[in-house]
Amino acid sequence: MDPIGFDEHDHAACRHGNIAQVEDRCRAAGLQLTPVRRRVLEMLLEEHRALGAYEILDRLRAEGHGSQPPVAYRALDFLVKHGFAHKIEHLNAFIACTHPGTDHSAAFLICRVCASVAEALAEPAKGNLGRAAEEAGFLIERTVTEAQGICPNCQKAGAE
Amino acid sequence: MDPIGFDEHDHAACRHGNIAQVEDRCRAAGLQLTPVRRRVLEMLLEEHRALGAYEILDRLRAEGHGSQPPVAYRALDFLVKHGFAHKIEHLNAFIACTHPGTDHSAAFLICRVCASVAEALAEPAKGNLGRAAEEAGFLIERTVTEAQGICPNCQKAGAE
DNA sequence: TTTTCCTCGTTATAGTGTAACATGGCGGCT
DNA sequence: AGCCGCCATGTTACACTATAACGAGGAAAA
Repeated sequence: MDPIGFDEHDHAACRHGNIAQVEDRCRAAGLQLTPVRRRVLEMLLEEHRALGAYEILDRLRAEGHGSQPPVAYRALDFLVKHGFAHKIEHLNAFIACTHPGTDHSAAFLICRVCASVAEALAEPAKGNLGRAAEEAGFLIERTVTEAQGICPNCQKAGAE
Repeated sequence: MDPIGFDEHDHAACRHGNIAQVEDRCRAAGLQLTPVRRRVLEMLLEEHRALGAYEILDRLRAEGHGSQPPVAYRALDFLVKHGFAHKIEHLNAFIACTHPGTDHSAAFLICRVCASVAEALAEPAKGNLGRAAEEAGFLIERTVTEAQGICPNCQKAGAE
């Protein structure tokens, strides 16, 4: 619905707006957006691309934070758990949520050439899947959709 | 649409039918369903549950096949590449396709308690996601949907 | 027969993720 | 003030997942 990520846009505003929204949500929910967590979120927001946990970790280390995997994973877990970031399972990588204010099921468009990722709002459990789940008596709690393909920029860039 | 996996059913027939379909497809396409590949497919068919590559590997080893990871991964790659199996990204595990005869986009219902998995046919790229992709100029090649929740059996078994 | 392609097997290593334990800050309680 | 419980950070060590690179053998094409 609003696939940011393949278009030029005011990225500084995009980042700051996102951080502000997350701050609000944290205040409202009594969550601590600590320095490490905040930095990780900022890193994710710096590019509309999924970052691996160890890529995050390298940057944390360079900034004088902890240098061991759990440091990165814990911050990422926090962000994912509260809906401020998403894990792209297909890439084993993480990306900032583009609408952290809302409760939503996520769907992603993943470019297999440049690895950029766009998030679209998806209605959860509609269509065949929802019907199949209902028939089977399966209780859906969370749905993730990942579409792989080629983004407009890479289509222009090269054939194939 | 046809969520096998949570119901009792004639599992022996289910397996043999599947194997037969895969054999046909291989013959038609000039693919080699070698002993290793065939055994791996059979292992996946033995349970309606996703198996990890190393779980597969252990069984191959026990049967006298190669005991190193590439042996399992290559067989799994073959099966996935030709649509005879799917990878469940959320579990880093693999499952036999329940309708190997057809070209399809897959959607899965994954029980977070017992890890059983049911496959449903999903219309690819419909709804919001397809619209978002079209608007953005993104070319979708493959879509995977993974829904997590609780299967009917585990709902009955325990509350929570 | 020789070449080519594919499959299987190996060794070694890279990449991803967690368990378990110690420290230190901060708020509430006595 | 001093104690306590909670939570976040940090550590070491390890488990799990996946791939690169090389070699042997077999079957089909040249």
